[in-house]
Amino acid sequence: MRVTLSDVAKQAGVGLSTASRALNRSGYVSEQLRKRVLQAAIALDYYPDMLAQQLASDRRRTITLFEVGNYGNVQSSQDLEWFFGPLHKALGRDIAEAGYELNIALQRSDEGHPAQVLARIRRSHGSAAIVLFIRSPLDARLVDELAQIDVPMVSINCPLERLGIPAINSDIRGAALKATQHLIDGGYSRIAHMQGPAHLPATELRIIGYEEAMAAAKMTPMMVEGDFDPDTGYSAMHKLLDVEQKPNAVFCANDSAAIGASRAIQERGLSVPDDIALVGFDDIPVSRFLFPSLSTVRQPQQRMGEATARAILDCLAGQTPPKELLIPCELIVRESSVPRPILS
Amino acid sequence: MRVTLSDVAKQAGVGLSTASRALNRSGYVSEQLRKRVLQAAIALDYYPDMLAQQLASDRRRTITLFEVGNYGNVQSSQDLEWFFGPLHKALGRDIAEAGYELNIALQRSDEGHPAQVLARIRRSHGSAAIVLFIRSPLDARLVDELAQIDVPMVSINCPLERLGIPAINSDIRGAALKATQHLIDGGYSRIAHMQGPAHLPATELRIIGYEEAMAAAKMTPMMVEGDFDPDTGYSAMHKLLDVEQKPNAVFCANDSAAIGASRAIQERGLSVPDDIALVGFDDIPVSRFLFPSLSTVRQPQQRMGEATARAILDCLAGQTPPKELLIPCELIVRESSVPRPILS
DNA sequence: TTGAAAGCGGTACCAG
DNA sequence: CTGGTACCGCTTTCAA
Repeated sequence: MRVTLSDVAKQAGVGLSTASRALNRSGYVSEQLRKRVLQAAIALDYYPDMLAQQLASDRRRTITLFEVGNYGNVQSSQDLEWFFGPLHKALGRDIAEAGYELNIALQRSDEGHPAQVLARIRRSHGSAAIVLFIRSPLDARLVDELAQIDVPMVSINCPLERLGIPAINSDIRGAALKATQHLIDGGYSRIAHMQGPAHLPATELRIIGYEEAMAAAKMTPMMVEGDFDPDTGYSAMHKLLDVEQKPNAVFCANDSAAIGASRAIQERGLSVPDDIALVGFDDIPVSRFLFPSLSTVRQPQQRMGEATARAILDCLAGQTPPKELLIPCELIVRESSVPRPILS
Repeated sequence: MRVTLSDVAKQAGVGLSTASRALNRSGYVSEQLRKRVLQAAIALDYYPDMLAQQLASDRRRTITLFEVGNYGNVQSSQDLEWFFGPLHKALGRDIAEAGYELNIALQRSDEGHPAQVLARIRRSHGSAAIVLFIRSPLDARLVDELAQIDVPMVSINCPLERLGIPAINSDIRGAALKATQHLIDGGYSRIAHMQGPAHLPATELRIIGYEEAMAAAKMTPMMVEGDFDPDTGYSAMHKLLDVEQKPNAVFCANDSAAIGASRAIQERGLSVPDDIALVGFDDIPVSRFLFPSLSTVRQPQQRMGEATARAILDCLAGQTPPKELLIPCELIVRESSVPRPILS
């Protein structure tokens, strides 16, 4: 059977509430009794029931990270875990230091509506605060639900500022601009952009950055629709190669797509970067080891996690965190976007 | 304020227990009252508190998937989410159909001891059953804790059979054998194996399969230690290229490592597969699009998820699932392991 | 300081 | 069929 607190209390020969206080280091308990209780707890291998604890205390001790996206989708999730890892780690660590627990609520965008899940979280006792990481289109229903929520929220990389939710954003637009500019500086004359999945903020921001750079250079934008996976990158690149004025450089929505694109290019007997330069996005672990190695943009996951933790803890402490934090991404130039010297 | 069941009952003008029954479709409630209760619930935007529900019912309704591994590690997690996705999906779906909820407990092997986390899960009200997916060395402490657990357990790809825990395994050994045999059949004379991380069952099984195939062909095994990430694959390959009798084919522990290896080979001015053939493991999404595309082994994640769900539900129904299920992997032959015809 | 008792939000048994 | 009531395991007043 389950060992309960009252078992411990009985064993230690003290009252229930004393046992509770002793274990929680709250309120007054004499050293003597505390020791007895602690020993009893160990002897009985007692472990508190978090459910009961939370239900009784109403002291929400967990912070929910609400992630929606096509988590688990073979097509495009390759970089997902990779992206989340450092963020989870940093966020979880900082939050734990403040005495909270990180609860990760994954929500696949293809099963059920995010708003429903949020509704559930909203009512559940568990959440002191919610971190939103929504990688799907924001519809009215979702926004509606968000407005109902009364615990502090912080959003990561999704445009929720208008709801007054503090935002932690990586500067995707700026990174897209930098990446495109890098291609422009490299002397490429026809630079295309292979877009990410439609209707995603992450996609839009890349497009905007790309367009800004192109406009500033008075160059004509050229785009294909795409996705975050290599399959789509492959076919999108083939489309790009079929047009009359082939691009000689492509800024891809992410590394996976770029890898697909690279294959398409080489299948046509063309070379990266001699015929077509490539820049990806994300710096997934293999990118550095491709041949040619892939130029890309590295997002500051760890700093984002830390910033998120700070913002959430600020909220919880009753302070107002900055409305928006824009954390720069790093452009990583590798072989795929640097013209090779002509060997004589 | 929180809307509770008693608010709903009051609003509907019925007793608390009636309201509970109406909402749960359990026990007898007249259609009339049920409608009233349902309407009241909707009107008040009532949502049940899962904590209280579980605490009161003691009817464990969630199945915990306990995963330990270096989840979140930038170095080697690329394939992790990709691997888990389909498994989660299949498992979650089948379990949901039976009225359970899947609770995913991620446990990084580098933070805290798995046994501690298990101890917590053990006592928590939430778990009707536990699925173990342990990708770290099994030490005494962990085995000890496992033995204490009294809810049904099923293990995925970890050697826990001796504890009497039903196992769902993908046939890694068999796949390694097939992969090596494929290289042997291809006429490669010096076939090496680049190992996975030390002390992991997954690593051992690959080694065993490799050795079996080599022994059957009376060839001399040749191994380097490695890991699951491209960095290590890269340096391990360089080591392999430094020995006198260079291999002309390498079976790598996974695709990421193979990609690192491929880079090392090409940096030496050698070609894949003409000078050295490569076979990976996992079939991560980009593998098909590499140049040359990577031969690899695809694990049956979806079937594993389904089999796991079946086993767990069997346990829960009081039946005894098979002690061990071995699900075959699929060898996928691509360019990296097929000698190209000499063009004349 | 300590412990008895009143919940937290539900579920389930039992008498009506 | 229905509603009162005793818990689930723990926290938290509030007397003692």
